[in-house]
Amino acid sequence: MEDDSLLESFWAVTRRLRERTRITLEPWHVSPSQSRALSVLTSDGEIRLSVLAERLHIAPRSATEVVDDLQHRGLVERKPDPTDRRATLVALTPAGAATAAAIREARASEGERLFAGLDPADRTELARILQLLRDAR
Amino acid sequence: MEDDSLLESFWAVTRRLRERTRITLEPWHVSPSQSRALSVLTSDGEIRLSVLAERLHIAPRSATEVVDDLQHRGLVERKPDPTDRRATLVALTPAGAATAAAIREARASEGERLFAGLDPADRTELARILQLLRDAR
DNA sequence: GCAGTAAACTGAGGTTACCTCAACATGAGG
DNA sequence: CCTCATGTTGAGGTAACCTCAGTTTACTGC
Repeated sequence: MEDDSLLESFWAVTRRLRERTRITLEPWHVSPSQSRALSVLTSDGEIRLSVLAERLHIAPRSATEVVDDLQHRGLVERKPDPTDRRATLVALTPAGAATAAAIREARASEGERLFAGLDPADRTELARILQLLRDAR
Repeated sequence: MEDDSLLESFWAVTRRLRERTRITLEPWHVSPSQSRALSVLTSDGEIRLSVLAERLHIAPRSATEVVDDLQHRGLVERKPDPTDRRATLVALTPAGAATAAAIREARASEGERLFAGLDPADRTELARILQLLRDAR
């Protein structure tokens, strides 16, 4: 029953975090998937649509839609892959890069706010334990 | 940047937990919402559809659908509210109660498995810190 | 004791974010 | 150069939500 409440507590905190994320992303009118796409493109640069799909854990066909939307709003652009004319590369536009940076910053300070209630020792503890859970087989 | 990785670690663990939940619920062919409905009905007993909607944080119209589905599968039943003939009460059937109990048990042991990698001291620490985050203003 | 307003549920139909399947263009190996 | 595989997308589907309006029933003030 201790584990049970651990599970419940975990979900409760997750719920709060998700709610905050929703609010954080609101000003940009960007869905969570789109936000993750921007973040993948920030770290990976120009990538194929199929690779983006893989990184987002969605079907290639669905990545097409995410990119359609972002492209329509000028945040990404499609370009032909010079090495394979079947493929299209997706890349951030300057506006997309700026948006991605802004979102990244907003999310960081959102995390900051939630975790600010913890003193440094607790934060370190939490980070250590989460790392264990994350890496557990 | 420590907070940043805290946030990321948190999401990573959440992802694992959600994946496990999905797998845990699979044998019953029950969606997360339906599972939550069963759990609310277990703890609250007979309640009005509108109350159920509130507890699930969905619109009353959507609760109708969740209940339709569960009823169709014999897990809940509708009965008239004797105190207000506009309202319908929703209650678990015996089969629904049994399913709810089975799911509850499966989820508990699912949590058990993930958190089993932690030693008791870490579990206590984690529970304490999550409690802080949960109650933070 | 009745008119007017409000509340509980549900039918109709919309939206979002996914999915699969098949078509089409291109690439790669025998 | 033929066959088979691969990358993207059109067409159409689904699950889980939503809003809006309609029906039935309850409450309130006169």
